Amino acid sequence: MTETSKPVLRFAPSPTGMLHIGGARTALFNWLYARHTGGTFLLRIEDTDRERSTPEAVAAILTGMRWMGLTWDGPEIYQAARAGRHREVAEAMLAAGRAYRCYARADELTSMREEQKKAGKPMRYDGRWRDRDASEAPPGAPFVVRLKAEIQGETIVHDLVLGEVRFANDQLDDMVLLRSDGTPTYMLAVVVDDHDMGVTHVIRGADHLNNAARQLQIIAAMGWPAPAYGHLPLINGPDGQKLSKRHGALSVEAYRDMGYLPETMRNYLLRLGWSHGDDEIISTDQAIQWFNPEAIGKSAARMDFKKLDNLNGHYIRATPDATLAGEATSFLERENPPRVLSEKARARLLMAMPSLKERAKTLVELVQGAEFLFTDGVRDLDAAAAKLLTPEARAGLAQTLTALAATDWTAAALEEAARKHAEGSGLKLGQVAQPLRAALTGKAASPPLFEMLALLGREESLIRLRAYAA
RNA sequence: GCUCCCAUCGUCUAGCGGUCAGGACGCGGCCCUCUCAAGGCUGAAACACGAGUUCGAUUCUCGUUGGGAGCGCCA
Repeated sequence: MTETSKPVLRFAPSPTGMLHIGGARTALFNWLYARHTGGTFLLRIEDTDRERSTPEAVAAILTGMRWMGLTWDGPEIYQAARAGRHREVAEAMLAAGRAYRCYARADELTSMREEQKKAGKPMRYDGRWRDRDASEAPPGAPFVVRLKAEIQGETIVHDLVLGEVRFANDQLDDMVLLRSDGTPTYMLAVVVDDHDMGVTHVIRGADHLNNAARQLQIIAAMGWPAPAYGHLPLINGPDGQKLSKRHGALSVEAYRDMGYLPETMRNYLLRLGWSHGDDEIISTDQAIQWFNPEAIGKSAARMDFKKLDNLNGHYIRATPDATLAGEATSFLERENPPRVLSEKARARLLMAMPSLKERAKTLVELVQGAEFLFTDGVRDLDAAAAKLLTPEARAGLAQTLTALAATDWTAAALEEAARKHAEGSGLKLGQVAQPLRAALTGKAASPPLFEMLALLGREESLIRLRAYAA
């Protein structure tokens, strides 16, 4: 395989908002395909809509891509900067008779569509300027340039995921290529840019399937080679409805802030619509090795947060302690206001990490579960802990304390002492341990008690325990 | 309205004419256990419907129903 015959993929978001979850999946699939084949993955910012495109959105998309670990090759390409080239192509089509000037006013077309709708007819441009001579045009009137599309026959999209999709050409109208202000439309711009960038495979959302046929017409008019298309089924919200703001968690940033790991997102999004037998846990390396567009499913999938949580729990457990501690601290520092851990707190966090990470499904939970390690002193009790520390329990706690105070402050020695004490008092270990846990952590659930006592140290532990012993 | 796409447990999916329809999440039970987890075992849970084709349809064809997308001088 020569360098030039390798696939060229691209992700082409329009910068009108955050990188959302659907876009992230599209980007992921393109990226995987490029990495799988040793091809190129390009990023093109489709900012031809000057009204709605913002630099903030561009920045958000780049940040999101980087967080997801989806690295693109070469500098990102800004579509608006290529308007001159787009116009050039439109002019060439005009000259070749594959496009024509349309002088219909916007309001004229709006009422045309209204009438078509009322009459139950398909809403399409009726070609009113298609065959008129330029001399009929009102002098100096604004015009758009439209494609003189093929009317007979059909346009076939050979789709990597959907198979052969046929569109009768008489169902497609003459789309606008150049607006009356001379700027290119999306339809023209994509085709020209994909061609100029050497894009060989266009993998995008299924909402573009209809556009594929129209773009193929432009490509045919220019006599260019067509890229292969692959249209990904859309992602729906948990209720099966279209994913919208109502469901929250639209942007990848939102997922980051909810404490999900990038590797979780890659695995989850990949499995949403793609499969490799019964495999569920798929590392990014494996994904690159296995990815094939033929295995992409055809039907829309729903977001399932329970499964996301479960996967995230897996990746949290699989992350090395030091790395995870680093993630957790920077997560805290991203909070508003930022929380910065003391040296001591960091050391405790790292030491407790093996126990902590087994209990957390998200970074949020991880940090919450580690709360009692971050600061010194007597704990405030949450509801469940308060319920545990009844007057009887507090009295028992005082007795346990005396038993513990005499031992070495190691997890093993503490546990042995506690067991002995429980046995001597005719209690189960749990009855002794729960009040201890409540006083030590302020919660009814925590990592293993004796480990935590040892980790906190004799002095700090006794301060916390004595506060609730009666 | 017109064009196009889709349809297996609640959810994500495996299946590519003959399977006890498999796995995962979630849910129930049991085990382990100082709590919560993690882990192990285990249970309930699906081929939307109707016609064909075929010796035989979850699988192929058509239709119905139900979802979804598109029909802009937005992308």
